[in-house]
Amino acid sequence: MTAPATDSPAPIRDPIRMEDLVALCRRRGFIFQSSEIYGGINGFWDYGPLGVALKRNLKDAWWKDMVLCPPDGPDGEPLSMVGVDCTIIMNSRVWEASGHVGGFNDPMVDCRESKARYRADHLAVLVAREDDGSRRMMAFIEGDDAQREKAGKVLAKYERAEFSPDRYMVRPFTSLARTDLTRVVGPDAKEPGTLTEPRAFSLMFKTNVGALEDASSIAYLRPETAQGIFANFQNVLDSTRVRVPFGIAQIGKAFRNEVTPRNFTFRSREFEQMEIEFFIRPDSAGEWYAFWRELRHRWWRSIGLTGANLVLREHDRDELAHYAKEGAGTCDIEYRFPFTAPGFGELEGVAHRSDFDLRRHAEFCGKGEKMRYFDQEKNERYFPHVIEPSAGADRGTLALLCEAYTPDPSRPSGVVMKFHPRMAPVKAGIFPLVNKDGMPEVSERLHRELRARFAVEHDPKQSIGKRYARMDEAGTPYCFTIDSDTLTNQTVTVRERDTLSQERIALDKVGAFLAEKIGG
RNA sequence: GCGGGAGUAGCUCAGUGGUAGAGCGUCAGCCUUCCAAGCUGAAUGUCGCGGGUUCAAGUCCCGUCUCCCGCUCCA
Repeated sequence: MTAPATDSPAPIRDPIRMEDLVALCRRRGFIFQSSEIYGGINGFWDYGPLGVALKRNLKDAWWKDMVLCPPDGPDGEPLSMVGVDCTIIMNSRVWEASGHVGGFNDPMVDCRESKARYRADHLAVLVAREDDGSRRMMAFIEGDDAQREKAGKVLAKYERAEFSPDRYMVRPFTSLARTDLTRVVGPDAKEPGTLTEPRAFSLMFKTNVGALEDASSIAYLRPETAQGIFANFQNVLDSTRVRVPFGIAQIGKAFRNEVTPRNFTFRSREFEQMEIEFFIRPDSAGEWYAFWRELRHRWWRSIGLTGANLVLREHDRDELAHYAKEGAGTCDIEYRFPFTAPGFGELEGVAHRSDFDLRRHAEFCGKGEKMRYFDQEKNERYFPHVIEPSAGADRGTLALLCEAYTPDPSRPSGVVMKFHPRMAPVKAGIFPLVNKDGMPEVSERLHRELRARFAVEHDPKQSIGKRYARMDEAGTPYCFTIDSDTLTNQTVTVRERDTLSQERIALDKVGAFLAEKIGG
């Protein structure tokens, strides 16, 4: 990480208007709607020339800071990290092992009151035989006799009658009409009408491998990159010299058929993740969880999210995922997006996933206990636990855009994108003050020299003010301008984006100046 | 998924059932010695898409897609 993280809280400014940011992103080529000429497609976005540069800077910084050159771990040793790049389509068994197929392919019913979720085909209701369409119904989980009995008692009490089985009948929940839902009391609820209709939660994109479309050819686009890492755990152990504790990192696309894509790129159906599975001894989960939590929080600050818009939020126990119920904890690193303000939206989750995934794969692939890791030092076998920092590359890019967007009525452009120099898509603009008198020749030469090391743009046309304004909207931190003095004393002016200040530096020191300011 | 709003040039928008418009931006030329200056010119439109009504639809009606806002949802 090049820039030190600061802890000084910045004041919370008024949220920017999202439509203004979206308009700028389109106008300047950061982000376009996918398939726009055909009317678009909901939940898919393309990155334009500036956007791809910004996102690539984010991913490159992550890879460099987490994989190539991470800081020392809590034990004082250099972190052991390696990378992989796995396929998007994997053997379907992977998703059975991970729990993505099965639990979420069947129609599910949610309870608004208790927040519980039930498989619709596992629910039944108790209702009076002489139901006239207005009697209360009690839902219970089929096969759970205790709950069924309790439902009967509650119902009888409600109707101020003695419970007798022949006065009531059991109907499958799935046989109920939509209009009946308002009088159904959920298994864990007190009030009627809190259950939703059965809904299919098949949030994975389905496809077929091979030309034949039959049941055996069904495959899924991965909903997370993590499983590719788990599935290759043994391969990495066997082919490298890493030993616990170590991490495997991956950047790649993932796909979720979101119910409601919203808020620009925030909830896209195709998105890119930057994930680490860090494998540890089970008894060290606490310290590694704390380590990653702090490291990841610090990292986001180091690339420009320095203000009060970035927070670290520990999850409550009841919102934990199925794989993290017991463990050191789960937290989100969240950003106050304009569309979530005053609330926050998730940028990254850091979770203690326990040994859930490795165990499940060991079980499903049939190798079982043989897949346990052998710890030479301790002379014992175990399934390593996992701390997973899982960040959204698109959400991160969006946060950088939101953070950078700074309206400034005093400038010609009206807005300036104040990217951290390391993230800026274009590091410097190179201009001849006027496009004649030997200036363009000098600026072209400088451009040729710098472009080998930095993302720079040469722009000789139109008025100088117009060119500065364009660079403000692109978020370019520096502009170097060749004027008539350059021809006599070999100096150029440096125009600084955020302060609008100008100073003269030697023409042959421009590369060193940039290297010092932005690294590289 | 529900309710509300919007969609006309790259952007912001005007457009009364009767020839498709403006400003800005973009591009070219001239001019211009530091912040979208000026002058001249140019390019850019399936009026979101599909039906319908009409002699005639950007305009009225129906459907649909996309975006925005509020709920709902988010393994």
